[in-house]
Amino acid sequence: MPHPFRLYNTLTRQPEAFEPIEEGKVGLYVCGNTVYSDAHIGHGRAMIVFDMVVRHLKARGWDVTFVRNFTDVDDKIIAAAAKQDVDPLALSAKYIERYREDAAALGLVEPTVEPKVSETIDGIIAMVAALVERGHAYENDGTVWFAVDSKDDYGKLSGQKVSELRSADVGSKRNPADFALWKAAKPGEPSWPSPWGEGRPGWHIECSAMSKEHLGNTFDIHGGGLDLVFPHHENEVAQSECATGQTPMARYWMHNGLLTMPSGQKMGKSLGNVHLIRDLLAEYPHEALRLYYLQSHYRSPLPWDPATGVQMDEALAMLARLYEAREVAEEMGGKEPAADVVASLGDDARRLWELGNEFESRFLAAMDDDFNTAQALGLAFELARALNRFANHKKAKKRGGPVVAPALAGFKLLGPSLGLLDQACDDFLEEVKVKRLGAMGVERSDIEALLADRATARSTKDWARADAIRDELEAKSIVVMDRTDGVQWKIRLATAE
RNA sequence: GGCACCAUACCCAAGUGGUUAAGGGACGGGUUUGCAAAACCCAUAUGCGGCGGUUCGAAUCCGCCUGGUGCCUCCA
Repeated sequence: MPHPFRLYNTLTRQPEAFEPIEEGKVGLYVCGNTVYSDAHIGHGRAMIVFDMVVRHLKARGWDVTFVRNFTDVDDKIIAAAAKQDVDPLALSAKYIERYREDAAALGLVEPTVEPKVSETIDGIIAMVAALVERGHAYENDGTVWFAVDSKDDYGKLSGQKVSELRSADVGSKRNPADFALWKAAKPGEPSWPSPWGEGRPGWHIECSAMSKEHLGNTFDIHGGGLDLVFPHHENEVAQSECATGQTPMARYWMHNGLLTMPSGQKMGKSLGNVHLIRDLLAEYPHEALRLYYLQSHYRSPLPWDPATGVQMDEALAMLARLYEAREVAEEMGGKEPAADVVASLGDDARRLWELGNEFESRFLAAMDDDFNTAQALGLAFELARALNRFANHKKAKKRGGPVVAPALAGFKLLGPSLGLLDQACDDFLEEVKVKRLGAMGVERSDIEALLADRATARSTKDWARADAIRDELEAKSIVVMDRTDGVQWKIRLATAE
């Protein structure tokens, strides 16, 4: 039996207990990208947030049908293609490919289906025809408009009133708030034959058609960015409910918060402050970006300062802390019964044992309560601290294994639900070195040569020379750690003031 | 003008009616170390933008105010 969970529903503006339409199943539709350029960190948040949702629900035993679409026919694609003098569908195909590369690099779970507008034209035409037939839409010169006045509760998702909307030109529309379901073809644009002549879908209709095709007239959860609530999702609701005659289109609406820029800046290519996912992942492990997103609640605004890069360094340091704590625990041995070890190793052992045993229920409770990843991660750090504290005991390494077993089991939950701690510590640390050194333009062989010199100096207790070399490494942002089990080094990370 | 949302320590950030307000980072002190680093310990918000109100009790509910954000021409 799947475990129950709560989620905030944009439709009702409050948290609710999830009630599936079909027992044990979750149908989830998430608005994917309009593919005319590479995905940036803003898109990344939505990608990671819904990846986390899907992961966690699966981990909790739900049978999830996850639909994430590609909008590959759209005004902006056409405009970008015209500018580059390429075919619009070829352009979108290229960026679908690149989106998939980014998704894989981010470690996203694969959607159950990834429909495209260009492959859903029949469904779209059928839906538009149904809307015309039912009197919710009208045609004018080959363009079909949705009549917002035809739906009494138009605006119920976003709380907008048609009469209060600030609207531009009316054009051939009856009401300024009416929106295009089908657009008459212009020369050079991709188009398909329809009952209203050659044309292409409007912006919102594709999601209505694709969600209906893959999830049915009414489905469980619809997700997307907060900026899509109006008009995109509002219009989807209107189209779907009017076309099928069934209400609601989706029972729960989940919206992720947006990245916020410092002092009212907007992120934009023209401003030169767009961070592409692929550029970031060249310099940082993907889990660092994931941790950065998940350390705050998915609905909260999340600050991003493109100038500093501090947020990624901080996230990376946090991630390393978790990996290293887990590594410490994994290296502990011993085969005594846990109770005996706990009894003989004192309060820190007892505290860790208790925290470890409580962890699963507390972690899952946080996740089940509207996906509170911030709280869940806080628990993981609390566990890491208790673990490190226990590890300070002389006998912990030889005998501590049984005591840390529950904590290790706890860390294992971060993979299935959050997509974190999903690799071996050594692999992770190696990835950090490769990516950070590359980003800083530091040659690894230089570091290794300096480390070798320093080892020689230390072996003869030439401390002055050893410290001089360490200063030299420090200047390259390399931190040296002399440990009992050998010398290690790592990259100095930036920290917030 | 309309709709929606946000404001918790030096920074980031959980907590939405009831024990000492999670967690991460910075700063300071300590244990440890050849010295460091890492790790750990201690200290750090009688306080949750401001003012009222409801309540035995509020960061948490209500009202007003201040400041900020998103959307209302297609942006996750």
